[in-house]
Amino acid sequence: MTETQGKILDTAERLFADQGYAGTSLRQIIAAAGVNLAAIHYHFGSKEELLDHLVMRKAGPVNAERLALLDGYEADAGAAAVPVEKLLQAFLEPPLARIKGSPDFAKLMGRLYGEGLMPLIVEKHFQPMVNRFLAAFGRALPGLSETELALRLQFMVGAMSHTMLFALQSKLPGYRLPCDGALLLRELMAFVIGGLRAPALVRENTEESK
Amino acid sequence: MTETQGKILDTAERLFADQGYAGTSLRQIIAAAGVNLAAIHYHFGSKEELLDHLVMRKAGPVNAERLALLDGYEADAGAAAVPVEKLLQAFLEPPLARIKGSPDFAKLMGRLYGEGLMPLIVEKHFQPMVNRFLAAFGRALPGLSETELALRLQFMVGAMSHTMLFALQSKLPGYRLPCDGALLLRELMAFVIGGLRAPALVRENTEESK
DNA sequence: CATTAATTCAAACGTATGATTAAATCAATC
DNA sequence: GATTGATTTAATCATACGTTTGAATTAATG
Repeated sequence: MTETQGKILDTAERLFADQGYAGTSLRQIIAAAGVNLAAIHYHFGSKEELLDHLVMRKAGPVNAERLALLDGYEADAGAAAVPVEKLLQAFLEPPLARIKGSPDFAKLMGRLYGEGLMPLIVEKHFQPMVNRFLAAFGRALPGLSETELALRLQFMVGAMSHTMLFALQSKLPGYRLPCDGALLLRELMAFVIGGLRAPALVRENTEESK
Repeated sequence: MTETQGKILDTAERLFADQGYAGTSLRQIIAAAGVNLAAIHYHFGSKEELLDHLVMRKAGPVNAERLALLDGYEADAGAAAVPVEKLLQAFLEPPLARIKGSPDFAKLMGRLYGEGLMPLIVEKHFQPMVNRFLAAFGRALPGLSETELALRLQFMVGAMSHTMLFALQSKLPGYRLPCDGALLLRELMAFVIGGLRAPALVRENTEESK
């Protein structure tokens, strides 16, 4: 990792987070980073590959941390299902913790959801982690049908990504959220637990219903 | 509203929803709409003003509907606070109902949040509606501090916008959500009610605490 | 020190962007 | 049916885009 590579990655992270991927040009990046335009292609190949490097540099550790926590909780639980609280802790804490130290990265993750780039990235790099959590949440919430579970986890991801996008930047009166990352995590977890634990609305038919 | 204006608005809505605002060029729009490039500037002035027209054409009625429902519920409640369920119904039902008839518009709304353009639009056009609901939610949930309420409403908006973005387009295995709009609304409301009703985590100090 | 590889540089590639112009076409009114 | 205003058209503006090139520079190796 040369100094140039680092400057490019850090600057691109900040600008992508602030302006989005499509809304940020390579020339903006090299101007802010103080490097030559060709350096991006020399070190990373293309704008798209730059984004890939960017995401994986920090999302990789986030996902590894998630899976390590999940491993630990599943070992603790033995044959029983891991409780929802622990699953949420394992899934939400690693990314939320980045808000403090790497606010730009946190914002970028939120932004990528909104730009529709996240599904591609998830497909490329996150799929095993996603599948593990899907199965674990299914076991923890046996009262929910597959559809209902997928929906509610979608709501959770929405609350999380939106929060990562706006937690530190929201300029809107009434939307300013003056609170530290720890409180943010606890609030988000309380909210999502309440939502996931809400009574099922449809009769479950994942098993045979005579 | 000429035919050309309508074709431009409809096409731009679809392309902005699919590719984002920054990711869509005016030439893509005029090619798909079968109109001349200058027509956009003649009728709307600029790309940004086109987006404004686009949003207001359909978001205007959505917000009017929200406020009408809120008016009705507040009249019913008299001096008492409107219950959270009714507030959520008033806030979530009008946009969610658009998923069926105007899926592109629903997706666009979700997209604008992710592109960070929503705060600007809200500031310009939605502020009175937002303020009314903020006050009403505050009355309905007196146990939450101002910060906690703002946070949880942020979670709600995140769950809503993310759902509008991905409800109909998600291609990811495990994320496909085969359900109709009515179920979607009921599920989202159940989830959000559960989240908003979760016990407060911080001692409220909005009033004097001796 | 000479050689070689890795990196940086300025310049240009071709294409695309949002915006503008003035002429051409259309629609309505007198 | 000529005139006026509204709309559409093709062409072009200046600028910006992601990418590529080949020479200049630096760093490392023998």
